[in-house]
Amino acid sequence: MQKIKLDLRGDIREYNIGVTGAEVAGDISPGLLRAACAVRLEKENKDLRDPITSDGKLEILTFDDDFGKHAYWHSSSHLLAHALTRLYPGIQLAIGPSIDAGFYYDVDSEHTFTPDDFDLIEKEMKKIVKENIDIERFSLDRKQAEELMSDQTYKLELIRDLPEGEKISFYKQGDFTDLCAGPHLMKTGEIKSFKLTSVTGAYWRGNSENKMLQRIYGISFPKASLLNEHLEMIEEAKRRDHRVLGRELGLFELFEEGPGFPVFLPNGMILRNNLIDMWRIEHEKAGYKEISTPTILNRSLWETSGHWDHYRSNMYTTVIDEEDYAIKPMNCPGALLVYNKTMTSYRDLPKRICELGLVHRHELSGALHGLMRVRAFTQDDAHIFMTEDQIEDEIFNVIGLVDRIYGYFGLEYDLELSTRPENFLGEIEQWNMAEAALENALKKSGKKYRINEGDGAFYGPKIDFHIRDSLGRSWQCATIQLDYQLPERFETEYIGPDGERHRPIMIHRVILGAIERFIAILIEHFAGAFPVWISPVQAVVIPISEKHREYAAEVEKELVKNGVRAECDFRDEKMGYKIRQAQLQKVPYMLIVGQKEMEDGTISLRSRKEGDLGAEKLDVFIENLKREIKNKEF
RNA sequence: GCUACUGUGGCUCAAUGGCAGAGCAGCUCACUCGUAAUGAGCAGGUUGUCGGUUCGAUUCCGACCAGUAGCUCCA
Repeated sequence: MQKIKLDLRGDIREYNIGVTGAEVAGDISPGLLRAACAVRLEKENKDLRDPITSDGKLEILTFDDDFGKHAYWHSSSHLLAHALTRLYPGIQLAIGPSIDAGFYYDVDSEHTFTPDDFDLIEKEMKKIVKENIDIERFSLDRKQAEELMSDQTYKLELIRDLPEGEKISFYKQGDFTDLCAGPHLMKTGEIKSFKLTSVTGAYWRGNSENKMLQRIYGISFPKASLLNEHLEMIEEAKRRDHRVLGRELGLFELFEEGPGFPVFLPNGMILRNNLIDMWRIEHEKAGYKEISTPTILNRSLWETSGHWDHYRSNMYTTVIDEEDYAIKPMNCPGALLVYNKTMTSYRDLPKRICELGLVHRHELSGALHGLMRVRAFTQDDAHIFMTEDQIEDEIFNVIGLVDRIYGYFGLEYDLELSTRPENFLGEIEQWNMAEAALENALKKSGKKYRINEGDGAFYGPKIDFHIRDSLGRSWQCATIQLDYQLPERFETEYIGPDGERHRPIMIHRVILGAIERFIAILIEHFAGAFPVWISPVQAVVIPISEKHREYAAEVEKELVKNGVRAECDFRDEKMGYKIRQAQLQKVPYMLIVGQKEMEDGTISLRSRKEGDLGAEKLDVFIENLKREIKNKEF
């Protein structure tokens, strides 16, 4: 028998050729076998049942590994399907993969599933776990496969799409068999802790022309504590829902009268304006000139830009004096009009034009979501016109600006570079040059980044920033897109050192993305407890009784004089009540004033974070607060 | 837009084919208070809209509107 040598975390062991990952794991320890989800041989992920035929480094993957999780959740989805076939005979199974967090199974059934069914299904799943059935793999040729799946119409369709002549793999656990490429765990008993989370509609093969199936989602973990942690995280996310906090804190409102058109309330405006003030200062420092272009522009402009042909279904249009007009869904055409109005010398480049542009887009009604997905929003847009050899520096500068602005909120982010797609426009050399410039800028920034091959826009490559919030969720906000097409369409030019006309390159970029969405992210990131510099109310003065009203008013006046957004709570309520109200409103500082404070000229300071901080001189507090605001501490 | 679900005072929720109820918030009065809810009282609703069934509909049915989850979309 031929032998192979496997490196197991430095421990070199010899096995017969064709040994499986499961056998190796079992050889190391029964515990490891139970925890094993998959294996990785020299960076290649494998099922535990795959024969290993060459020497190399072998990792036994558990739930802690992403690929291990994938196998774990994949088996969980089979567990769900197994239970469903037991409970609902005749159910048609479509697909059941693992996803980023958990798994789902798409089914077609006469029974309409609701969360009320979950109990019953989970009970059946638990039974199957308890039975601890072996999960076995086998392969069939196409004809046998079709026979086996003859009563499963979706599976038959999948089988027919598989390449001719290839062996088709199946996984079987007891009385349940599913067409599946794997990988899977070895026994149903390894799925320790699970929960079905939701049921929704989903199109067969993700195509809206096809039948809508029912998708049942679930999540599973090898430990009950991990499941609880996960469920708690979901609960925390619910508590931070910006739609709820937005109303409670008086930030914004959505009315039935304007679905997707948010209304900003006074507190929301304070937040928004502070954000914008910061944005303006940063942009001025970074050499941008601000403009404002109209919301409504005529059809011919949108024909020139290409939006009339390519973006029409998302645009609101109107007729003025019998001429077609469109409400802008993007700001670039306006910026191009401004650029083209004057003759530009190469000495004037790069030209950085920024605009807080209110755009309208007709998003599908089902896609609307609080401030995250709206039909009217303000982009913190900018367009930079430059020569090819300025690309790298300009991109580098934008990355720096994003880094600086996100830093004010303690937001971490991931970078992605998206390169030439298949349906690209323009010259390949141009693309290669541009991609190299973007990548150089990224390298120069010293930030880590990921490359998304072929994910760029047809008009140019781009860099996306994905914010990670305090709950570890990811949001795409800033994006930098290179564009060779619009300058072409608008015949944009500058005069070069040679006295000839040349075409500049343009970049579109946003940093916050949409102000509305960014505010939603901030609300959830901070759970409504904003950094002091953007808090709608920065300090509330709480007199203990009526006798201290006058002093409280003096304190408030002093705060306001120093530029602090302060209020007095004069209501005839107990101090505890007022403190509670201020805490719920997430006011950063509460200044409690009573007899003692009045006599000493102090305030009793309470922070929303740390609670009672004791007495402090008013001027000391004001100086500290001013510093905190100025430094944008959080 | 599609599928499923939901729609009762400002908010959270209860009830019912037969006079729609509570807590919080609001308003009024009393209390003048030391670090997360003082007490009492008052007011607030054509039960999302329109139509149908019925002696009677907020409840049952239909359409529409809006929302929720997901799908799709996001050059």
